[in-house]
Amino acid sequence: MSSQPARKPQFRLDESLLTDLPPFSRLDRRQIREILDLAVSRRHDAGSAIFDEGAQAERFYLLLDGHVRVVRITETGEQVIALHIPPGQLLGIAPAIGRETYPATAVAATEAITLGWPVRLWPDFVCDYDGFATETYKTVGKRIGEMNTRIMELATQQVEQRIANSILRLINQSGRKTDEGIEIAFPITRQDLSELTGTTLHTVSRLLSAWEKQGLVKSARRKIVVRDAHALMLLSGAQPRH
DNA sequence: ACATTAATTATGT
DNA sequence: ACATAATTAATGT
Repeated sequence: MSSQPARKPQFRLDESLLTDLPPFSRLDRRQIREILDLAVSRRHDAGSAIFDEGAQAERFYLLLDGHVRVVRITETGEQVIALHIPPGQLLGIAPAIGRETYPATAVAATEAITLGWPVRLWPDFVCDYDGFATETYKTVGKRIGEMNTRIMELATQQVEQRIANSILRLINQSGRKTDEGIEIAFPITRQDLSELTGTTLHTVSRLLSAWEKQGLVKSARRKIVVRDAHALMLLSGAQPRH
Protein backbone atom coordinates (compact mmCIF):
# COMPACT_ATOMS: atom_id res chain seq x y z
CA MET A 1 0.00 0.00 0.00
CA SER A 2 2.85 2.40 0.70
CA SER A 3 5.51 3.50 -1.70
CA GLN A 4 8.98 2.13 -2.04
CA PRO A 5 11.79 3.74 -0.08
CA ALA A 6 13.64 6.45 -1.92
CA ARG A 7 16.83 5.26 -3.46
CA LYS A 8 19.63 6.31 -5.64
CA PRO A 9 19.25 4.55 -8.95
CA GLN A 10 21.42 1.49 -8.84
CA PHE A 11 21.67 1.72 -12.58
CA ARG A 12 22.28 5.03 -14.24
CA LEU A 13 19.13 6.63 -15.50
CA ASP A 14 19.12 7.15 -19.22
CA GLU A 15 19.58 10.70 -20.41
CA SER A 16 16.76 10.35 -22.89
CA LEU A 17 14.35 10.49 -19.95
CA LEU A 18 14.85 14.23 -19.70
CA THR A 19 16.08 15.48 -23.05
CA ASP A 20 12.63 16.09 -24.51
CA LEU A 21 11.02 17.63 -21.45
CA PRO A 22 10.63 21.41 -21.65
CA PRO A 23 12.44 22.32 -18.40
CA PHE A 24 15.52 20.44 -19.61
CA SER A 25 15.29 20.53 -23.38
CA ARG A 26 17.84 23.32 -23.75
CA LEU A 27 20.54 21.48 -21.83
CA ASP A 28 23.47 19.54 -23.18
CA ARG A 29 24.29 15.95 -22.40
CA ARG A 30 26.74 16.80 -19.62
CA GLN A 31 24.21 18.93 -17.75
CA ILE A 32 21.51 16.31 -18.02
CA ARG A 33 23.95 13.77 -16.63
CA GLU A 34 24.61 16.04 -13.65
CA ILE A 35 20.92 16.44 -12.99
CA LEU A 36 20.21 12.74 -13.23
CA ASP A 37 23.06 11.89 -10.89
CA LEU A 38 21.57 14.21 -8.27
CA ALA A 39 18.12 12.69 -8.59
CA VAL A 40 16.50 10.05 -6.47
CA SER A 41 14.02 7.88 -8.32
CA ARG A 42 10.99 6.51 -6.61
CA ARG A 43 8.00 4.35 -7.38
CA HIS A 44 4.54 5.11 -5.96
CA ASP A 45 1.59 2.77 -5.80
CA ALA A 46 -1.71 4.05 -7.10
CA GLY A 47 -3.50 5.85 -4.29
CA SER A 48 -0.40 6.58 -2.24
CA ALA A 49 0.66 10.10 -1.33
CA ILE A 50 3.83 11.48 -2.86
CA PHE A 51 3.86 14.33 -0.39
CA ASP A 52 1.38 15.80 2.08
CA GLU A 53 -0.17 19.21 2.43
CA GLY A 54 1.57 21.24 5.10
CA ALA A 55 4.65 19.01 5.27
CA GLN A 56 8.11 20.49 4.99
CA ALA A 57 8.97 20.66 1.32
CA GLU A 58 12.14 18.63 1.27
CA ARG A 59 12.12 17.72 -2.38
CA PHE A 60 10.72 18.79 -5.69
CA TYR A 61 9.80 16.19 -8.24
CA LEU A 62 9.50 15.37 -11.86
CA LEU A 63 6.73 12.97 -12.79
CA LEU A 64 8.38 10.52 -15.16
CA ASP A 65 5.43 8.19 -15.59
CA GLY A 66 1.88 7.91 -14.33
CA HIS A 67 -0.68 10.51 -13.32
CA VAL A 68 -1.01 12.50 -10.13
CA ARG A 69 -3.89 14.39 -8.63
CA VAL A 70 -3.32 17.32 -6.36
CA VAL A 71 -5.78 17.38 -3.52
CA ARG A 72 -6.76 19.52 -0.58
CA ILE A 73 -8.77 18.48 2.44
CA THR A 74 -11.30 20.72 4.18
CA GLU A 75 -11.90 20.95 7.93
CA THR A 76 -14.80 18.55 7.59
CA GLY A 77 -12.70 15.98 5.81
CA GLU A 78 -14.05 16.58 2.33
CA GLN A 79 -11.63 16.36 -0.53
CA VAL A 80 -11.27 18.91 -3.28
CA ILE A 81 -9.19 18.08 -6.31
CA ALA A 82 -7.13 21.08 -7.35
CA LEU A 83 -5.70 19.70 -10.58
CA HIS A 84 -4.24 16.70 -12.35
CA ILE A 85 -0.65 16.40 -13.47
CA PRO A 86 0.31 14.39 -16.54
CA PRO A 87 3.66 12.65 -17.00
CA GLY A 88 6.62 14.84 -17.89
CA GLN A 89 5.73 17.70 -15.58
CA LEU A 90 7.26 19.00 -12.40
CA LEU A 91 5.37 18.77 -9.14
CA GLY A 92 5.93 19.75 -5.55
CA ILE A 93 7.67 22.87 -6.72
CA ALA A 94 7.05 24.73 -3.48
CA PRO A 95 10.35 26.61 -3.83
CA ALA A 96 9.15 28.08 -7.12
CA ILE A 97 6.39 29.90 -5.27
CA GLY A 98 8.47 30.80 -2.24
CA ARG A 99 7.04 28.21 0.11
CA GLU A 100 8.74 25.93 2.57
CA THR A 101 5.76 23.63 2.95
CA TYR A 102 3.67 21.88 0.31
CA PRO A 103 0.41 23.73 -0.33
CA ALA A 104 -1.46 20.53 -1.20
CA THR A 105 -1.25 16.76 -1.14
CA ALA A 106 -0.14 14.87 -4.24
CA VAL A 107 -1.68 11.44 -4.73
CA ALA A 108 -0.66 8.97 -7.39
CA ALA A 109 -3.73 8.38 -9.58
CA THR A 110 -1.95 5.47 -11.20
CA GLU A 111 1.27 3.76 -10.36
CA ALA A 112 3.79 6.54 -10.75
CA ILE A 113 7.54 7.05 -11.12
CA THR A 114 9.13 10.26 -9.91
CA LEU A 115 12.56 11.79 -9.84
CA GLY A 116 13.21 13.93 -6.78
CA TRP A 117 15.79 16.53 -5.86
CA PRO A 118 16.43 18.28 -2.54
CA VAL A 119 14.93 21.77 -2.51
CA ARG A 120 18.29 23.31 -1.67
CA LEU A 121 19.27 22.53 -5.26
CA TRP A 122 16.45 24.70 -6.62
CA PRO A 123 18.49 27.94 -6.76
CA ASP A 124 21.28 26.08 -8.56
CA PHE A 125 18.84 24.66 -11.09
CA VAL A 126 17.41 28.09 -11.72
CA CYS A 127 20.73 29.81 -12.35
CA ASP A 128 22.80 26.99 -13.82
CA TYR A 129 20.40 25.50 -16.30
CA ASP A 130 19.30 27.53 -19.26
CA GLY A 131 15.55 27.59 -19.76
CA PHE A 132 14.72 25.78 -16.53
CA ALA A 133 13.38 28.87 -14.77
CA THR A 134 11.33 30.22 -17.66
CA GLU A 135 9.80 26.84 -18.43
CA THR A 136 8.86 26.04 -14.85
CA TYR A 137 7.34 29.44 -14.29
CA LYS A 138 5.36 28.90 -17.45
CA THR A 139 3.84 25.70 -16.06
CA VAL A 140 3.18 27.39 -12.73
CA GLY A 141 1.38 30.11 -14.64
CA LYS A 142 -0.66 27.61 -16.60
CA ARG A 143 -1.75 25.83 -13.45
CA ILE A 144 -2.75 29.04 -11.76
CA GLY A 145 -4.65 29.98 -14.88
CA GLU A 146 -6.49 26.68 -14.90
CA MET A 147 -7.45 26.92 -11.26
CA ASN A 148 -8.55 30.47 -11.95
CA THR A 149 -10.94 29.55 -14.71
CA ARG A 150 -12.29 26.75 -12.56
CA ILE A 151 -13.09 29.25 -9.85
CA MET A 152 -14.94 31.31 -12.43
CA GLU A 153 -16.86 28.27 -13.57
CA LEU A 154 -17.75 27.33 -10.00
CA ALA A 155 -19.13 30.79 -9.42
CA THR A 156 -21.03 31.26 -12.65
CA GLN A 157 -21.76 28.01 -14.47
CA GLN A 158 -24.23 25.25 -13.86
CA VAL A 159 -23.17 21.78 -12.90
CA GLU A 160 -23.63 20.34 -16.38
CA GLN A 161 -21.34 22.92 -17.93
CA ARG A 162 -18.72 22.57 -15.21
CA ILE A 163 -18.55 18.82 -15.66
CA ALA A 164 -18.37 19.18 -19.43
CA ASN A 165 -15.56 21.71 -19.10
CA SER A 166 -13.61 19.55 -16.67
CA ILE A 167 -13.87 16.49 -18.87
CA LEU A 168 -12.74 18.52 -21.87
CA ARG A 169 -9.69 19.75 -19.98
CA LEU A 170 -8.89 16.24 -18.85
CA ILE A 171 -8.88 14.86 -22.37
CA ASN A 172 -6.83 17.81 -23.55
CA GLN A 173 -4.14 17.29 -20.97
CA SER A 174 -4.32 13.54 -20.54
CA GLY A 175 -6.36 12.23 -23.42
CA ARG A 176 -5.46 9.08 -25.28
CA LYS A 177 -7.01 8.17 -28.58
CA THR A 178 -8.80 4.86 -28.81
CA ASP A 179 -11.07 3.30 -31.40
CA GLU A 180 -14.06 4.47 -29.35
CA GLY A 181 -12.94 8.07 -29.00
CA ILE A 182 -10.68 9.97 -26.62
CA GLU A 183 -10.15 8.32 -23.29
CA ILE A 184 -9.03 9.93 -20.05
CA ALA A 185 -5.66 8.26 -19.59
CA PHE A 186 -5.98 7.49 -15.91
CA PRO A 187 -8.70 5.95 -13.75
CA ILE A 188 -11.27 8.48 -12.64
CA THR A 189 -14.44 7.89 -10.63
CA ARG A 190 -17.70 9.82 -10.41
CA GLN A 191 -16.56 10.79 -6.96
CA ASP A 192 -13.33 12.24 -8.39
CA LEU A 193 -15.25 14.25 -10.96
CA SER A 194 -17.59 15.55 -8.28
CA GLU A 195 -14.62 16.63 -6.17
CA LEU A 196 -13.23 18.38 -9.21
CA THR A 197 -16.43 20.25 -10.02
CA GLY A 198 -17.98 20.91 -6.65
CA THR A 199 -20.99 18.65 -6.95
CA THR A 200 -22.04 15.16 -5.86
CA LEU A 201 -21.19 11.82 -7.35
CA HIS A 202 -24.90 11.22 -7.92
CA THR A 203 -25.28 14.22 -10.15
CA VAL A 204 -22.16 13.21 -12.07
CA SER A 205 -23.50 9.70 -12.43
CA ARG A 206 -26.87 10.90 -13.73
CA LEU A 207 -25.26 13.24 -16.22
CA LEU A 208 -22.82 10.67 -17.54
CA SER A 209 -25.68 8.19 -17.94
CA ALA A 210 -27.65 10.76 -19.89
CA TRP A 211 -24.68 11.65 -22.07
CA GLU A 212 -24.02 8.00 -22.69
CA LYS A 213 -27.57 7.51 -24.00
CA GLN A 214 -26.99 10.41 -26.39
CA GLY A 215 -23.74 8.84 -27.58
CA LEU A 216 -21.64 11.67 -26.19
CA VAL A 217 -19.48 9.55 -23.94
CA LYS A 218 -18.90 5.93 -23.07
CA SER A 219 -18.04 5.17 -19.51
CA ALA A 220 -17.27 2.15 -17.42
CA ARG A 221 -16.03 1.78 -13.91
CA ARG A 222 -13.23 4.33 -13.41
CA LYS A 223 -13.09 5.03 -17.11
CA ILE A 224 -14.48 7.71 -19.37
CA VAL A 225 -14.25 7.87 -23.15
CA VAL A 226 -15.40 10.97 -24.99
CA ARG A 227 -16.93 10.05 -28.34
CA ASP A 228 -18.15 13.50 -29.34
CA ALA A 229 -15.94 16.25 -27.99
CA HIS A 230 -17.65 18.84 -30.15
CA ALA A 231 -21.04 18.15 -28.63
CA LEU A 232 -19.48 18.41 -25.19
CA MET A 233 -18.06 21.79 -26.15
CA LEU A 234 -21.52 22.97 -27.07
CA LEU A 235 -22.79 21.88 -23.67
CA SER A 236 -19.86 23.50 -21.90
CA GLY A 237 -21.10 26.97 -22.65
CA ALA A 238 -17.91 27.97 -24.44
CA GLN A 239 -18.39 30.97 -26.62
CA PRO A 240 -18.02 30.16 -30.29
CA ARG A 241 -15.70 32.74 -31.82
CA HIS A 242 -17.33 35.04 -34.25
C1' DA B 1 -31.50 23.38 -10.39
C1' DC B 2 -29.57 21.01 -7.60
C1' DA B 3 -28.46 17.98 -2.86
C1' DT B 4 -29.51 14.21 0.22
C1' DT B 5 -30.93 9.78 1.55
C1' DA B 6 -31.38 5.26 0.81
C1' DA B 7 -31.82 1.03 -1.54
C1' DT B 8 -29.92 -1.81 -5.20
C1' DT B 9 -26.80 -3.57 -8.45
C1' DA B 10 -22.35 -4.18 -10.76
C1' DT B 11 -17.44 -4.92 -10.75
C1' DG B 12 -12.72 -5.95 -9.45
C1' DT B 13 -9.52 -8.40 -6.03
C1' DA C 1 -16.64 -13.06 0.01
C1' DC C 2 -15.70 -8.55 0.38
C1' DA C 3 -14.92 -3.73 -0.63
C1' DT C 4 -15.40 -0.29 -3.89
C1' DA C 5 -17.96 1.88 -7.67
C1' DA C 6 -22.08 3.02 -10.13
C1' DT C 7 -27.16 3.42 -10.83
C1' DT C 8 -31.66 4.81 -9.77
C1' DA C 9 -35.70 6.59 -7.47
C1' DA C 10 -37.72 9.27 -4.06
C1' DT C 11 -37.66 13.25 -1.36
C1' DG C 12 -35.91 17.78 0.28
C1' DT C 13 -34.23 22.81 -0.19
